[in-house]
Amino acid sequence: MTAARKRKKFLIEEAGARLRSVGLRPTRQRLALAHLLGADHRHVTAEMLHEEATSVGIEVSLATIYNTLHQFTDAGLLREVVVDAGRSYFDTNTGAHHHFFCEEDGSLVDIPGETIEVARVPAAPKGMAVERVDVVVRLKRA
Amino acid sequence: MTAARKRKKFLIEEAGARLRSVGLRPTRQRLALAHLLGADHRHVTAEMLHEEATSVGIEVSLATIYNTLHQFTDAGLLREVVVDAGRSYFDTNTGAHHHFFCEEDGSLVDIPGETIEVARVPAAPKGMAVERVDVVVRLKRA
DNA sequence: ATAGCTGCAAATGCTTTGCAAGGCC
DNA sequence: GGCCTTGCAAAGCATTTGCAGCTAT
Repeated sequence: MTAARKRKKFLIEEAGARLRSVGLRPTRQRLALAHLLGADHRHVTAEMLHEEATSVGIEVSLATIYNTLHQFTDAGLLREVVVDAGRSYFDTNTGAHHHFFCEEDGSLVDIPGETIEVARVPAAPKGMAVERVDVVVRLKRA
Repeated sequence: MTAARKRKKFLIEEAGARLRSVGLRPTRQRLALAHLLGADHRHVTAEMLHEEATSVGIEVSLATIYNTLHQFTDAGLLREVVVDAGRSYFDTNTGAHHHFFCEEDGSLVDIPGETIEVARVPAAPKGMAVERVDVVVRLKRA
């Protein structure tokens, strides 16, 4: 086995271990999608990820993409970002941070969590707790 | 004409004038919907408004509700709030303010604009301008 | 009269689901 | 082998659109 193959095998096993650790079987599709989502700071819709997978020669059905995105989200590997009624974006950055969103071209850009300061957030209504605070800075062409 | 009828006529004419001033013909449907949305601080979905109209005996098709909500939004009479992929909420409060949102029951509650302070919002990317900053405080059962 | 509205029904777009076949442990 | 996954196609919502008829001015 060459060094390159060893490295690849290691990566796959590592990814497999991560999936296993969140209770998901490391199937071919999930490994492939996890790999595509590997780079940090990515924002994808199901459709985008499907096209990307297809163009790289990975065969995955759109239904599986949706299932996988939600499983990853439930497992804490992804985070869903709601900026547009009608389309769901998933963010590979699960840490605290916010977003620029441009409605014209549907682009989404991260704003590091420490950058924006949100102060004086009122207490949650009785019986409720704050799950998180999302800030979306909506952009238009200047 | 009784005083009550005079008052009603006045209200309708006033509403009509407001619609005309934003370039919309004061039709029966638009007047009725404008009246239902009259109270400030309301959050409605198309479906909710349709049910409400129907239950009060106003006949309006769902398609017209959608058209009207968007026309009112374009005219600046309403504001669309994106908190849930898949459902659009419209807010009768068009001033600067933010929201509590509870995913479990889909409820939306205003947070006055001055309450929350958002500081250090980064400059918009080149060629873009900030249209507005939305803050959504997501709640879960405590 | 005529430009603009409305309603219906059909179409669209995104997402979810049911179920049989296939893959991981 | 048994149970979890996948894929397909069909179903499900929310929303939009085309078009014929209606209405406000």
